[in-house]
Amino acid sequence: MKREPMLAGPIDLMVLAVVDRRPSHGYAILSALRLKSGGRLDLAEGTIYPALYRLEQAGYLASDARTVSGRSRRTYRLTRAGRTALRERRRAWRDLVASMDAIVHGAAGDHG
Amino acid sequence: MKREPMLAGPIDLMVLAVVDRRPSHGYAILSALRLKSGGRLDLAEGTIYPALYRLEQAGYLASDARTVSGRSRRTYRLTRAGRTALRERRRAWRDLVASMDAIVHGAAGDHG
DNA sequence: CTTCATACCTAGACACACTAGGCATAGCGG
DNA sequence: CCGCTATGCCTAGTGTGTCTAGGTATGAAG
Repeated sequence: MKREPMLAGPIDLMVLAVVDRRPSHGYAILSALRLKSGGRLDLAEGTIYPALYRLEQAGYLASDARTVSGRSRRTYRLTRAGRTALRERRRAWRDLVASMDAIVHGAAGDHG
Repeated sequence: MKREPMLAGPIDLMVLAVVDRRPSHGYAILSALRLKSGGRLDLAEGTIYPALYRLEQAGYLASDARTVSGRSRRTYRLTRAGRTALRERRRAWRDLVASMDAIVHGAAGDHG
């Protein structure tokens, strides 16, 4: 029996979501995550760049390298497959949250 | 800089929550998870038992073995430290959900 | 006898996030 | 000049947790 992984990389989902909103480079994704989470999501470069390579390898992202103000910058955008993956992972995340809420926060009065 | 892990084992949290509600043995925890999630959380024994040992090793659970109807049964209950850990993990989960919601579902009209 | 439900157990594989570094340019202040 | 900060990128290795793929056993029903 083949099980769906319980949580398929929270960071993948977040990266896809950020890039979906606007094509972005690695450093900008880190900034966006830190900003939007009120500082809670404070990822290291060692986390984000392998995630970006992985997602590009998987065909979910495509990238273009440029030099901006003397610095190389690699901007990623979502592919068609990436949009599909994003939708799927959003669904999986919502499912997991719903399942965990039922268990972790539970309905009061549930004496099964 | 020491980062808090993004998600400290969803299964640990679920197990603690189930056992908090009622002291339980492994098989019963699996059943409860499957039931309360509408079949979505269908864990294998290979997942639950190491998790139970780990949590007991960490001092969050304590157990008693009995024989019921010819079958050995090990019932786990939450320790005081386990209650503290449960509270902490609930908080961490809520934080992660909030952070991810801000990013993955985003506020409509957020064009920042 | 076989199958299913109820119980438990374990080793190894795999994936991913984190740690701990490293490289570089540009600008500012001392 | 140097040191620090901000902006960009990169990589190897470690640790952890979940999944896979098995295994054990008893009792009941067909």
